Amino acid sequence: MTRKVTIRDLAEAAGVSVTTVSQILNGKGERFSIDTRTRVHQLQEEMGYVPDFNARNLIMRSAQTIGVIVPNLGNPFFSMFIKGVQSTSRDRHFIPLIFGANYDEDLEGYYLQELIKRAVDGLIIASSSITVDAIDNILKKNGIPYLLIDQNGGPSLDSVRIDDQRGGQIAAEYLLSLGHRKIAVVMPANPTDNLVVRLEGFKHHLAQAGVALPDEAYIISPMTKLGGYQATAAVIKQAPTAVFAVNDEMALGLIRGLHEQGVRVPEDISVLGYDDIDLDDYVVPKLSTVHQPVVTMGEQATTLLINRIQKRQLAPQTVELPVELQQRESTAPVSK
Amino acid sequence: MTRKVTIRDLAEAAGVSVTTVSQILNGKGERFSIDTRTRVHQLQEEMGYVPDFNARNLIMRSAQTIGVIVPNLGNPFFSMFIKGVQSTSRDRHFIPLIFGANYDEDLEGYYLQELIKRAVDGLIIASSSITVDAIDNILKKNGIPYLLIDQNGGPSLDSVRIDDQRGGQIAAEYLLSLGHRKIAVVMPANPTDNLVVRLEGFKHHLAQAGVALPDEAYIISPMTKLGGYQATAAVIKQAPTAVFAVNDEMALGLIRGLHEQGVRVPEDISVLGYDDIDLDDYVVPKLSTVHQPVVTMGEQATTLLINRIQKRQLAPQTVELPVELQQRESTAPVSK
DNA sequence: TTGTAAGCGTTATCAT
DNA sequence: ATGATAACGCTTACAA
Repeated sequence: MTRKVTIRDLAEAAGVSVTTVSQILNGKGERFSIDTRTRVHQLQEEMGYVPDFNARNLIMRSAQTIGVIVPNLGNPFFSMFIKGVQSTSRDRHFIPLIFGANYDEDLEGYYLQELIKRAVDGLIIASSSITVDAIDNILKKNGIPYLLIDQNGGPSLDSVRIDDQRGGQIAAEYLLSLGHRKIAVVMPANPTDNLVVRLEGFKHHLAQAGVALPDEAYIISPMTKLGGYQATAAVIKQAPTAVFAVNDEMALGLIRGLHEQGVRVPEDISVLGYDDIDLDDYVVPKLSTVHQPVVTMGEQATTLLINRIQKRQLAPQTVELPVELQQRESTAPVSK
Repeated sequence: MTRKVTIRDLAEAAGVSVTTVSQILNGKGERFSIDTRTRVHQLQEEMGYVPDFNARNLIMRSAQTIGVIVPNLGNPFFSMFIKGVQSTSRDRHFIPLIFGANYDEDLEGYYLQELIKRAVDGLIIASSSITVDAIDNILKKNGIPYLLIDQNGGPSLDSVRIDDQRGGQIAAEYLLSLGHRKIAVVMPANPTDNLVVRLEGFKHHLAQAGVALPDEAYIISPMTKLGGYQATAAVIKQAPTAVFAVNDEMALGLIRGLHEQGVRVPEDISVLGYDDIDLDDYVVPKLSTVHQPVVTMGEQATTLLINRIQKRQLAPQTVELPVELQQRESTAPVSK
């Protein structure tokens, strides 16, 4: 491997100054003769010149990079989110640095620090446990634009808003319409803001129909397949005719658990999820759920963030995204 | 947001030179008085000084960064792989830049270029379609260390080796032991190297037992859940008593397809997967499969790569990782 | 139409 | 025990 070719080498070879090369290669070369322009471009190809990233960033004070922290890359919900982030980043010539924090607060802190050290231009944080403190201290202090997902109440300037209230309502009305009146909820111990409003919406619309949701109806378990599975016994103990799991992963785990206990879904118990991950169509029974447009969420989040990076003065931006019922096989009318 | 504090500000505040500060902060400050040392450290805290990443990299010619390209972040197999990569990267104080290329050759090329532009110190490529050409041209030319996954035959110096031959053998012997003699295989159109040896192993051990695998027994479909699902009709047409899917995702899709057609798994047809993703335990029936230690693969790949980055002269390194049968519910003795 | 030179923030060499 | 000073490779006023 030979030494890397620098802009100076290229300039020398072309018999011009580095300024000339720099300008031309950065699309600001109208003022140079067409002759030198082509010569420079040709030599670039031949010599395989690539601008040194660090040198360039040093002077431009930007690496065209955003940081993304999600709780769990293994959850298809987040891998779809990432998909949206990656495609928009590509369009905007940014690169996302992606980290899965495994629902671990220390890990989140570590990655947050690391991303800031690396001078990312902005951040998307879809992570439960990053404290508003950390955000205020670290991000605001550094003046780094950021955007919070799953934290509607958060303090970030811009936001992509999912109407979780409405999502809860949809879930409630659907279950109600099937005749369910004894309903359980499966949720995590420390729900993020979006979850609490989702659940509020759910509870509220149930109440309107005269259906109560007592404390025992809330079953606490981690938001993973395993968490859902582990909630099985508690669910059975409640003997509901339907259960609303706050995300699909839990719903899937629960369905498996129910199956093992000989409880039929949906004949004995209906199970309704939330998110609409790709898996829903492949399990038996297919999972009914509330659809979130997660790829779009990733795209919009990225768009908003990059807009802000490029124009700090922009008025706060918000985009609202709809949720909708996705009816499949895990829910059915209550049997008398 | 105030201007970023530089090493010069810190030096000034401490009443010393930048050299002093730099040395002390980089752990090379034994020669300075304990007094100045503590003063510098204290001021760093107070002023919140963080070295500028780009400036530092410019002179050190390394960003402590590796690039990782996988075909599909949505496949839990790869998200587990990433998990391994991230944890080892963390231990070694590297940051992985992760991209999912959606099985798209153009995308892979784009990301490869981008990663090289960004001067990553090394690359892990777990991607099917990156041509050996591209690798030779781009990576070798730039002298960037890299490591190929799923391409055992590839030209990379170091490698983490999974004994796919043995994996195929395990699958064959297991199916044979259950009495199966009419067997189909579900595989993609352009199998990576590891897949072809896996399949060779499978075929070979079947043949040893006198069981043939004619051309029609190979059913071609994309390596996704949908791909497996779409293979359903072709599988049924073959009327095998068992099918071996080259990865779990396909197996899952196929099981769903079979279910819809009223074919019972495993009673009518046994389905054996490959990979052992977390989902296997949650579907009905639980998926029998050949386990790959994928988190370890990610960890080892990262270890080898970083070793090489730090010591270019190292002798070629190889680590061998075992596969083993993971028997669950989707396979059963052939029924007469 | 082109070039000179300053400067980005850091580390490293070599004096003192 | 400490500091000048020269890089690193690039962009960009400002001159010519």
